[in-house]
Amino acid sequence: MPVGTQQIQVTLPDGVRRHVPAGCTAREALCGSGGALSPDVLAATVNGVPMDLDTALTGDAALEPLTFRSPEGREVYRHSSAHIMAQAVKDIFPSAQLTIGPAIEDGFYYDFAFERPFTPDDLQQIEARAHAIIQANYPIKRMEMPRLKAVEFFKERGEQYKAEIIESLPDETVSLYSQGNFIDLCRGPHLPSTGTVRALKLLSSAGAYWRGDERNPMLQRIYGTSFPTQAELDAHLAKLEEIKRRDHRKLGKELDLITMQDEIGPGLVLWHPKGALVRLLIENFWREQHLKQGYELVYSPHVARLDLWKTSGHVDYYRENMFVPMKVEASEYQLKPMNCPFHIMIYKSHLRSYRDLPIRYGELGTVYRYERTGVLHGLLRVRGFTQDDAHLFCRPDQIEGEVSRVLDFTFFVLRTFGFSEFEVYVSTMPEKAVGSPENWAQATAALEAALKSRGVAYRIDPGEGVFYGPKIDIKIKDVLGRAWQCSTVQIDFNNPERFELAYTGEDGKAHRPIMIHRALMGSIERFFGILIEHYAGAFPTWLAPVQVKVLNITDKQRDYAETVTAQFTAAGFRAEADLRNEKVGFKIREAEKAKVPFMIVVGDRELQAGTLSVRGRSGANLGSMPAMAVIDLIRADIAKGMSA
RNA sequence: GCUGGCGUAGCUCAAUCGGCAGAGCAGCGGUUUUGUAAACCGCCGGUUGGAGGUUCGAUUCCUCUCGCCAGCUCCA
Repeated sequence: MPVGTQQIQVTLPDGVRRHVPAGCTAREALCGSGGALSPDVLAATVNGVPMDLDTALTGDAALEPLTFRSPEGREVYRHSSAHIMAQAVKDIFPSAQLTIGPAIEDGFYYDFAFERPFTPDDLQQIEARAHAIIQANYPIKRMEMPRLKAVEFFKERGEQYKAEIIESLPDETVSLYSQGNFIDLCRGPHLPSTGTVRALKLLSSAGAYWRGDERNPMLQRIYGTSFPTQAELDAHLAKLEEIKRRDHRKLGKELDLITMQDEIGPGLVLWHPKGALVRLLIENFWREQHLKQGYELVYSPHVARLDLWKTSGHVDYYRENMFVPMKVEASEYQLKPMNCPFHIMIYKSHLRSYRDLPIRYGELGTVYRYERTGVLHGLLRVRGFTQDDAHLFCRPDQIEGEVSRVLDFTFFVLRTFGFSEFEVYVSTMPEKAVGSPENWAQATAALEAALKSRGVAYRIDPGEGVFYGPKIDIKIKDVLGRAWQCSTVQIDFNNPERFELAYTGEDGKAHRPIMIHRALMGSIERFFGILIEHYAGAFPTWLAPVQVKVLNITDKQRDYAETVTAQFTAAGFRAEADLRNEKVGFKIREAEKAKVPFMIVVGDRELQAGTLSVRGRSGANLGSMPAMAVIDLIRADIAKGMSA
């Protein structure tokens, strides 16, 4: 150590403090005096900020190594992977211009300005080239450049987009990263070398607008992913296959639950008997629980005078999502995109006292929204759907209590359907909003207070509230860890104003109630689609359209099979007999494919003994037992499913 | 809405260079009476999404249109 070198102190995550010469790199500081740094370490946070391992430390710092196991480490890994892919693209297609290429959940993408879309063949070639770049193990080096010089630099290289990005940056100095012949503007940090990436695969290509704006030119995006081991990459690809296998559009058709047909129109769902039955079960449960929770259930028409929608503000704020109005006699009528105005009119049909509040109107209300064709997606995004809607009218001091009740109710319902993990967001005041900032702040505070009182962890989504009030959104996580937006609780300052809603207070004067919109499942269609994927079509017994299938082995047990089926039906189960002249293996195959939870095989042995042979879905042979034992077994399974 | 890809029997998919549109499953008829994921034989099944064009001839090439898929944008 040269005499006179200044020493700095680094603190490692385990609390160890180490003195190192100023100017030494994060890598050197991390591995200390002895040996090399573990190859798992991709980068490091310096005082909490992710940095390259080659970053020179200039002062005392808290250091933490970053590996692929941390979100920040994964981001670095995928970000460098994107650069590797970009280098491969530039090698093969020098005229492709670089734009941006971030890490995303589960992978990365890079957008290129290129004269034509990339084909699957291109992707193969690019991937091969990317593998070669990984093999070559180019060191990834950071350098800094004055901003204007960097603009010139990229212009000279024909990278117009990069030049544009740099021009819009606020800093006077920008950082560039290079690997081999490739150089890109980038904030970093990055891996130490291209060989650090072990397993990389390109997945797909698609168009994407420059800066995400549809008025801008279309770029060519390539998606890929990368992992530290081939095994992890394979596991990820297997998960993608699993997602395909569970696709509700495929299962919905295979299980004969729903279809959507050209002749009907895009985004419009036909519920076949089995799908309709599952829906009925969901709706029955919903109604029962709402009545228990003190809701009053209402019905409202599918169309109403356009004037109603003018009063509600939908014509002004929501027109692009509405079907065009239809002319009937002398006035125009509008297919309803929401249920709220109807519930408001029910509220308004009487004078209301403060003693009446809160009033809770619930409706499984079918609404129609005009969605642009490109956004339609199976059951998850449709044009006609049924909201499990409710509107609560309450006094301002009741907001927190009502929201708390709704939260408890929501989690109860979602858990009943097998979801146990949630992401909760509070969306605050957007730029375009009605209501005073004070009202917004107060209502937002009430939402947060309700969440806190329930011990629910949440994140703030700044500026993402609806124009009429702040909201809580709850996303459910399915069995594959995917998050789906379902439940929403929204405060509304706007409609009570617009419709001049009032209640008479203790003081005998008119007061304005607060309105809360809420949906637990969101839309039955979407929720059903999510359920199909969550359960891979194998609904829990309480929701299964057919719960029991009785299979005879030969015609000799035909009567017995019919008696047994009747017995199960009488016990309240959805039971069917398959008496076809087919081998039992074939009948089992069909019942398996239909995901029937319980199969009951009756042959001569059972006929003689007066028992039933029970087979569970997915192959479990549960043995022979008397009918009563089977009934108990299934009842227990139903009870378990509903309390899970 | 935009970019790209794709529409063939109820379903899943073939059809060379523009030359008689085919298979498996399903359905129907028959044989078989069967023990835990597919018995056997036969039959039926098509305006190749729709409209127009090029051509002696179009599933195939071109234009328009409808729909689906991926992504962008938007959202329950």
